[in-house]
Amino acid sequence: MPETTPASSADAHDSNRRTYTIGELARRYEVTPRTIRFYEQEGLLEPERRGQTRIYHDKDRVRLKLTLRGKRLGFSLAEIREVIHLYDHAPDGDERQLRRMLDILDEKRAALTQQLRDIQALQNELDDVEARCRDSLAVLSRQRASS
Amino acid sequence: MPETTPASSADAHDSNRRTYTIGELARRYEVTPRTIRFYEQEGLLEPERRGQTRIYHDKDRVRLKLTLRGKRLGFSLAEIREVIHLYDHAPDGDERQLRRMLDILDEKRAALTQQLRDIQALQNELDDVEARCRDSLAVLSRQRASS
DNA sequence: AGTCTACTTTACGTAAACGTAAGGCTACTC
DNA sequence: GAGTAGCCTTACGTTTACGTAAAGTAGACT
Repeated sequence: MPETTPASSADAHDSNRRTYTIGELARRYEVTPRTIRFYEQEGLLEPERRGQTRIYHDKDRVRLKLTLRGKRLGFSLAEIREVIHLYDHAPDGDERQLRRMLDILDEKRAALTQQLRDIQALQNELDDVEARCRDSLAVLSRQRASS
Repeated sequence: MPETTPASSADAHDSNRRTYTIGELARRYEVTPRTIRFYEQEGLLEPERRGQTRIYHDKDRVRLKLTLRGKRLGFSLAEIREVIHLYDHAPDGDERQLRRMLDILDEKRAALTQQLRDIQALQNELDDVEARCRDSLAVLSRQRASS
């Protein structure tokens, strides 16, 4: 179950050698075309052009997916762009750049680790509320039984 | 290490029966006073008033901590407020309300679960980039050795 | 030829989450 | 008693991430 969208197991199949219109991608990932164009404007996507219309390849689709994932985690588009560019132009040449990138990676990883802790903490609090709810419900049910 | 801030293990000690000024809280959690006042305006905090100045108790501090945690996870202040109010006025009376709250809890939990999946996916991608970086570095180092 | 339908650009509008400046009160402290 | 520090309110400004409307184009159907 790699996907959030209804597309289910289609991912493996239509990877590679397919193209998409903006509308197809929009429906698939439940965003508007406007959003997709905006991401392009922000340097997150670079679709091909056939005349005036945009043609999206799987590379673009994956980028979009990555972008939406980042958004769900509360990253800004600027941060997501940074990661995407990390991913795409891993600098094969310069050693200083490579080491700097490893630093950035560490930083991002730290952020994710913090998020994991945050999620755990919130889950505990939800557990707490739920327990109190169920207690209250149990009390109500007992009251009904003894009436 | 329950805390993000430098306060380290102070939490257990100064819980209960202490009060804070807005500046103290701001420094402690690395936000501005303006932010704290804004959260109050949005119904996330309800500090005591001594004359004109705000007095924060541990209850408020915990709420602030919860709020910032939610923010790090990309929740909106409106969503966070919802959770906080869940936490505070767990409706002890109405059964319908209780069941509705359990539904909301399920929903929030689902969101957190999705976040966990997102984080895993991103971590994998970071691993990927890192591996390629290290490969490149290794190549460079071999080139140097053979020169 | 006309009419959908889906794409395009341009551009102004908007909600959320604060930043920032202006002006004022209160309580030390030199 | 003049300053300085820390709090306050009011209010306008700003950034991010789009929404939404207007007007135009390009292909497919009838």
